[in-house]
Amino acid sequence: MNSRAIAELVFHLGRIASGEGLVEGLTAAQWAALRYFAQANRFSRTPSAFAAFHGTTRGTASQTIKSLEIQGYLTRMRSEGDRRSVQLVLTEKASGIVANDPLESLVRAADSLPPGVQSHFANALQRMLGEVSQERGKPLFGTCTSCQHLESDGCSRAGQANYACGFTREPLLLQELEEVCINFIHGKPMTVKNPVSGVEPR
Amino acid sequence: MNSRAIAELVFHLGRIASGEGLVEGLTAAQWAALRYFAQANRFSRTPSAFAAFHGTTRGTASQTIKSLEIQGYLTRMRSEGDRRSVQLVLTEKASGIVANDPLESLVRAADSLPPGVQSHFANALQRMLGEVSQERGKPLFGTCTSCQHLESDGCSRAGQANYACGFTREPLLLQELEEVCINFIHGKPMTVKNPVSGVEPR
DNA sequence: CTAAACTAGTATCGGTTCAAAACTACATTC
DNA sequence: GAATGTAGTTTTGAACCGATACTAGTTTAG
Repeated sequence: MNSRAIAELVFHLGRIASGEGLVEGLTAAQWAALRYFAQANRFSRTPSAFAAFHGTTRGTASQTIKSLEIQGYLTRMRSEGDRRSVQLVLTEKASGIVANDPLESLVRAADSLPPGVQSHFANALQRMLGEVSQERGKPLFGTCTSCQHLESDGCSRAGQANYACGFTREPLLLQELEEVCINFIHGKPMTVKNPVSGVEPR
Repeated sequence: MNSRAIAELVFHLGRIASGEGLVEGLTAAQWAALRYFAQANRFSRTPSAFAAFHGTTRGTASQTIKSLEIQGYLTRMRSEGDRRSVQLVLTEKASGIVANDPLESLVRAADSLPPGVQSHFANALQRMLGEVSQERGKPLFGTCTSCQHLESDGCSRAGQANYACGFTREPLLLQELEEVCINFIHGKPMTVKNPVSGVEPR
């Protein structure tokens, strides 16, 4: 009986918090897209990846992105490796308005929770998202720091280690490790010790 | 930094969980309306109250309700006291499909949380909803059991007490105490001892 | 008691979201 | 080199959304 109340609260809270009319003239879906492209890594800054993340179709995602482009919030670049693909990047105009994100009221509410509660709260949410994603057959997005594909050359003593993604076979910059990736697979949480073993990308 | 992750998780989780395409041919907003009318009390089963709850306009709410009526999920009855007003009630057809609510996957995920975590989790969500609602100037919905307007005649010994709402000046049935009301005002959490004092409805 | 102000609900408008389907261009596989 | 698969776009029809204008009933003020 209580779990139903929790589910409805999550749904309702997310709705109320994100639906502040039309801040900056952007809709809820458009804000979601900006938020996504602001923290997606270079393997994931594409229309298809956003569609998968947002739980919608590529067609709808394409439309949302187009409107953001027209309004000058996103810039498009053709991908180098794959000439079908497209890379989206936030413009300066977009960076200037992220502070007006309607979701900020929810951020403040989360911030006023007791500090000890916050991490448990985030864990519970993450766990629920994992279960729902699995049940729905949707991919789960996450960062390299807890991804099975993360490999390092072992120089874990000095902060000098070199990292790479075992899936894309691409080297990773330090700053990229905290960005969100569509290829995420849940693995060990940040205890890289003896990696670089043969994980085939396929 | 962590509170932003929490906010985005709440938003994203609510979205993914409620958006399973078109279960039973109903959209996310239509499911939300069914959920609402399934647990709203008799003061709150109106288009306006649903609009306030759902954070939308009366016009949009009217549309959503109309489509549910046409599909045979809601029945309309003119209100007795106020002849402008309308009461919505779920049909048997609607009761038959509530188990297919796409939100059920989130309910299951919430149910698999450690039992000790669930109540803290629900409390945190409730608290955040209260803060966001206040900041947005939206009414907060709740049940009589924690509402300031609840009055009883004091026979708290036997389970025999008679209850009433100090706002509407209407007597309340026991089963109604757990239903959701638009007139909710946060008050003492279930410690009714010396009520029936002069709280003017006005 | 009447006029003004208010409230409940509906209808309509343009823009957006959404799922689905059809389509082009490029990649990969066999 | 043909078949299959993937990235992205466009279009179509239904629904959502905020805004506005409207009707009908209610409450308040003079």
